[in-house]
Parts: sequence; structure tokens; C-alpha cells
Amino acid sequence: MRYSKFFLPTHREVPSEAEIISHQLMLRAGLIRKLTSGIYNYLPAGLRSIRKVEKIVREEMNRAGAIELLMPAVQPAELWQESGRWEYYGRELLRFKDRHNHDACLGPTHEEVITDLVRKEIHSYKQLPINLYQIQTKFRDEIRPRFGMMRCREFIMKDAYSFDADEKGAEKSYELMYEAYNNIFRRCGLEFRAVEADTGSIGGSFSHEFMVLAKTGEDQIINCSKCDYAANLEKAEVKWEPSEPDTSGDDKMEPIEKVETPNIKTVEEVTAFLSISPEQLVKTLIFRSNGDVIAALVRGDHEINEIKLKNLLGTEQVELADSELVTEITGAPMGFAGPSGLKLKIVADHAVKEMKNFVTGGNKQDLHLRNVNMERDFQVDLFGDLRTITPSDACPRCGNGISFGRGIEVGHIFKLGTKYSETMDALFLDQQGAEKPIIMGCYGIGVGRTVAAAIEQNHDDEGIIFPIPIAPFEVVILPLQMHETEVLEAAEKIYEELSEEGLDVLIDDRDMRAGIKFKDADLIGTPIRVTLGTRNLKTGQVEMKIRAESESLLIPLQDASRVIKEKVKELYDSIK
RNA sequence: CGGGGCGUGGCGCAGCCUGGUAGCGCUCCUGCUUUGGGAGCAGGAAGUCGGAGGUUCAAAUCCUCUCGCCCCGACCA
Repeated sequence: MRYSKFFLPTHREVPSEAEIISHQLMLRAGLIRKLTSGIYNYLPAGLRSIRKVEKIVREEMNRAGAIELLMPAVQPAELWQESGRWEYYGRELLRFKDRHNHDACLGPTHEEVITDLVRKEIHSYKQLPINLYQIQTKFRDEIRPRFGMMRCREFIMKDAYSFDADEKGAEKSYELMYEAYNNIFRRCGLEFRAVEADTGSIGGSFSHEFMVLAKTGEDQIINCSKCDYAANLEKAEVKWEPSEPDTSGDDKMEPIEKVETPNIKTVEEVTAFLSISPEQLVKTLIFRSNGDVIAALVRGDHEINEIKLKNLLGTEQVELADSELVTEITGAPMGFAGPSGLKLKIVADHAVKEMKNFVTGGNKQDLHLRNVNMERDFQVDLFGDLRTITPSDACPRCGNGISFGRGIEVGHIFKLGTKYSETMDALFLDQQGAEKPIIMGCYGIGVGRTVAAAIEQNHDDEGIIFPIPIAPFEVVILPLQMHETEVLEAAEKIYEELSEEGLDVLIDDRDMRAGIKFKDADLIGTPIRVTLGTRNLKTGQVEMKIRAESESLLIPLQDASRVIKEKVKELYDSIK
């Protein structure tokens, strides 16, 4: 490609709308332009990068036995009503009416459409297993789009759906996708990690997220220092074992004691006021859960995990109560809630089970209680893992230490089970002639987000440092003196030779000063830069520089194409 | 939806408090000089100051409403 004939508008200045580095660089390097909030144009260079990710995705999906198809963006409301998600998906689902006043939506995902297709066409175990995928534009009307390509409303997604006759087959399909995803992100040149995750609104029983490791990631992830356990913070299990029964006799229940705590509300304030440690206090949190109100108890030094709470309760939604509701339920302003005397369902974290003679709120303004004990002073309806893991916790699998990090979710795979096939009657006849629901899995990759994550992970002060497999161009050639025929001809020759080899080459044939060409080449992040100038051509040499390295080297002009080609191969090999 | 911030040539911003000729840097165009890390000089183009209403002799500036965008939170792949 000739820069002069291409459409690659770069900016020197950082657009004020962009906060994170990948967003800034994608705008500056001319990869994307915003149309409106959360909706972007992919400019030609950005599209090239997108297409390269798609190509890797296709190759690995096909290799795993999946089959590509393409489903519509526009979907009828009936299917969503049938699955129940017309209500449940909420305002993120962009709805509209067509001219006949029929409700429709723009697909944020395609479980309904694919399940409908499969139930109509697949009726026998002989047609299973099958895994169908597409690369298609999705629309999710995000409450708050942000960070450029990271959280858009309209975005390109690869989504795959597997259909199996039995649980064992479904597990196999899941593992195939797990492997394929590892291959895809490795081949994109990314540093990533598969972590256990919550299933969210897609539903299902089990899932992994593929996280590109980056400081600016929206998700917190934890991983074990010894074994291969890794999980999203919101999912990470807390290791809990009942401790040995205390036989020392120190566990005697003391009489309950009221303490005046004027305007002392937070855990910090209460523990300081009473000279106790947070481990001696139980936090009582009031939640709204599908119309019910419940109380959740965690130890003072622990944080409630709403997702775990939601899963323990088996409800679709939990919401921390507002001050009005707290006052109504406990009879006291926020900060003085306690479990004793509450006429509510009470759930508690495992750690609370071990506690004796602890402090809670007194359900009265400016009152706390000392020496509160379970059973005697209140009953817990349900115990469970309710708290967020902390750095001092042990790995839930092997018991060794864990570490915290941040990641960008670029892929997510789910074991769906029969959630959709049962509600939508996607059934098949097994070998015995018995009718059964098909067992499903679904598997997504954010294509644009993968490009953004790659930039987030690979950049410096000058701009992007693209991993070569997803770079818009593999090689950029800079003829510095456009009026020197010697320079121009040498550059053209290398350009033609490399292009004929099938490499993606950009030649910066603009009549611009050298500095501008260097700056743009660095900004765009092309892995290999070849500079031709009168200075080095005098001695028959051209300069080759790897974007990711600081040193450049001189190579003889006559060997240039061969050496560059070898370097391209070397860069690819370093990734595989 | 709650909190905060911002809308002024393509981009980045000043001007607003205290109303009175719409400015700066970059970009863009022309010419000359320059030419290995975002050149210099000279000339030039480009803005209904987000929109609507109001106050006023006079509004980018003050008031009211409204639309859009960004950030934090809630929420969510």
C-alpha cells in the first residue's frame, strides 16, 4: 500500500475525549473515528487489524471443527419473549418496532436465533455434535460506553454455539473451545490468562473468561502462585474449612450488652470506639432481591460479594437497600443494622459461623450490641461463600498464596447446559428414541476489543507496538528524500519485492519531511521499519529497525528484501 | 439513573467571573527557503461560539430550558 493513496489520517495531539492509552492511540494512529457515543468507524488501517484477528479466529475455529454461518442483526421480539430475556435483558437490549408495529431488537447476542435455527433443523443424535459460529456486528445499548473500543455499543464479535447429545460431549466441546481460544490469543501475540468466571446474564453453569493482562483492565483477577487456579475476583472462591472445636473453654457466651455509640456508624468508627478489631464485628447489609428484602452478614474486615450473594440466593438480581428501606426495616438509620430482632431471611458468610461474642448494630439509632451470639440471639437461615477474596486468603484449590492482577476480558466461554434448549424446545431423539433437550455451550470473542487490548499491552511513548500477526502492516518503508531518484528507486524495488512475496507493506511515498514519516511510522506501530536515505545509500546500505527494539541495524541494499523477509518470519516464529 | 466536568474553525485550547470588533497553537492551501526524528518566513482559507427561548441598545459572556460528549458510581460481555 502506498501511503499517498491510502486513508490513514494521524493526529499529533491527544483527543480530549480519550482517557486510556489504547483509545488515544487508536484515534491518533488513524485506526478508528468516533461517530457517536460508543459507536465507531473502523478506518482502513484499523480494519486491517480487525481482519487479521478475524482470520486467526476463523482458522482456529475451523481447526476445532466449528462451522461458520451468519445470522441476522435484526431479531423478532417473539424469540426473546420465548426465552424470557425480553424482560430480563433489560435496557441494554436495543428495541424498536417495524412498520407493521412488530417488536424487534438488534441482537446483542444470538442464543435465541441459533437455538431457533437448530430446533428447526436438528432432530437426531446423528446430527450432533455441531458447533456453529459467526463473526458479526452486535449491538448492546450500554448504560455507559467507555474507553473507546473497550466498551462500545456496536462491536464486532465472534460468537459460537455448540450442541451436544450428552454431558460428556458438551464437556468435550467446551474443552475444544478452551484450546481454540488459547491458540487464538497466543497467535495474536497477547499475554493472557484464562480465569474462572461468573456466567452473568448469558446464564449457564460454568464459564471461563480470557483476560489480556493489563494494568488498565476493568476486571480484577486473582491467580495462584503454585497451581493453575485463576479466577475473576467476582467469582474467586474463598477457601473455608470448619476449624477444630474449641475445647479450651474460652468460647463461653457472655451476656449481651448494649453500648451507646453516638453517631458511630462505619466499621472503622465502631472498632476504634470500642477498641476491638474488625474481626470481632459482624456487618449487616440489607438487600433487595426480586421484591424480597434480606439481610446478609459478613465479618467486619470482609467485603460482601454481590454476585456470590445473588448466586447463593438463586435470584436474578440483588440490590443494596437505600437508606429509606434500611430505616423502615431496622428502625434505625444506616450504620446501626444488626441481625437480632430482624424479621428477615438472614444469610451469612462461612466466616461468621466461627465467631463468638461479636459486635453488631443494635437496630436503633446510636446503639450497638456487644457479645452477640448466633443461635441464642438470632438465627441464620443460610450459610455460604459470600465475601470477596482478599490477598491474605489462600488458593481455594491448593492452599498456597494468591496474587492479584488486572485484565481485559477479550473472550468468554460458557457451558450453557439446557437453559435455552429447554425453554425453547430444542429437542432431539437419542439412540433409544427418547426425546431430550440438546446440551449447549456458547463462546464469544470481542474482536475490536482484542485489538484494543493488544495496544493496551503493547505501546510506548511514541505509539503502538503491534504484535506482527495483527499489525495493519508488517513492514513500513520510508524513502526519506522523495526527490532523489536513487532513494525512490531503491525503496520502490524493496516495496515491490516484498509485496510480491505476499507481505503487507506500507511505503510512505508522501513528499514529507523525514521527521513526520518517522513519527507516523512509530505511532502506527508497524513491527519492521525500513529507512532509505542518501546518507546510508552512499555506502549501499539501508536501515532496518524493529519497532519493539531500540537499536537499528544497517543491511546491504542488495540483501534488503531477503533480510527483511527473514525478519518477518522470525517475528512470527517468536510468537508461535 | 445519581455525582462531577465539558461543548468556541478539522484537532488542542483561551476568552465567560466584570456583556461592547471572536482569539492562540497545531492542521489545511499558495509561494520561497529547507530536507535523517512532527522545519522557517510570507501570504491565505476555515467558526450560525451545541440548540431554543429570554434579559439588554448590545450576549460566546447573564438567566431558563434543551441536546450532545467525557469521567466517577450504580449496572453490565
